[in-house]
Amino acid sequence: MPDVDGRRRDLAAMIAPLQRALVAAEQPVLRAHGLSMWGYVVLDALEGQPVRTQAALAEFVGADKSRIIGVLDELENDGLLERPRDPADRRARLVTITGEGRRRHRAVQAEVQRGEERLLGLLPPADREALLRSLAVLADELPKLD
Amino acid sequence: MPDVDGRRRDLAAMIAPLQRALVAAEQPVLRAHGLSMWGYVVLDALEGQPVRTQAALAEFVGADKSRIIGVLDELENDGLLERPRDPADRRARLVTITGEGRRRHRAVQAEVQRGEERLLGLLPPADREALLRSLAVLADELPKLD
DNA sequence: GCATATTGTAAGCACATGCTTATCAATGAA
DNA sequence: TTCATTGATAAGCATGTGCTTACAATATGC
Repeated sequence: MPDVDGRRRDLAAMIAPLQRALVAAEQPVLRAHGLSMWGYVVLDALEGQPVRTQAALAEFVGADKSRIIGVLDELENDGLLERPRDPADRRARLVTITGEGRRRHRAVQAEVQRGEERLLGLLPPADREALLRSLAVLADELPKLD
Repeated sequence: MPDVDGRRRDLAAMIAPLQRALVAAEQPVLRAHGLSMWGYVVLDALEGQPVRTQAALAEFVGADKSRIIGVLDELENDGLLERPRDPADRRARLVTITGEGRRRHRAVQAEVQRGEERLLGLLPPADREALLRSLAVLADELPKLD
């Protein structure tokens, strides 16, 4: 139901502090596993859809294509991904997560989500599931707007 | 329910793009009303709790106390808030929103929320309410953790 | 009265970000 | 072949942010 006076808080006003807290909680986990925030985001994207061109990958994770290169360099250096030339179009590089990358990503994700449970545990189970479901819908539908 | 394979996406991974989209959508509205993002956040905070010291206000909105001063200067210049000295402790300033500030804030908020409806409209009503309720709970409980 | 702490303010540093431009190799169309 | 386009990369610039230091005015404890 809407608030009694018909007004509610902005979505952004509620999401912003939540986002800050989640990022702050992730930081030590990432550091412990030797990953940067962007590195983790990239691995996360690569586990989903298969391969992509680097520009598309950058746009997908919401980063600038000129700034994602350093991230890929590091991940490649650590053996977490490979990016051979695409034989079909040798300008492009086929960014692929490695087995080690997948392992690292899952380890971090498991630990991150264990942390998030502290928050989600505050909600009644039905609301918790509705929240996760709704966020997934919104995140998926966003690109289709405009 | 959790995903079929027992894993789900990170909260942060779903929230981040949502946050980006919301901020992008707010930008033109704020510009049209002559408010900066931080200015709007400050007015939003002042409409809730009554008065506060500037440092507490800064922490509350998640900004640095040394960086919020310019924001307050601008808002005061535009007549949206006042900050007289606290007679009880003349070091502190009692930051107070003015009537004009309240009007401006509500006008912007109404327009922002009308924009957010485009997103919320994608959800079934029950999920929509559960989402808003859950976010409000999480945002409120955050400070109490740790 | 004096030393210490606190509030608001200013200034600076290191760093991340968004955006732009330039370069090079490879592609594809005229 | 020639030319415009595309993908990856590097470099630069303006801006925003977190954090630190410094300082003046005021409060407070001894």
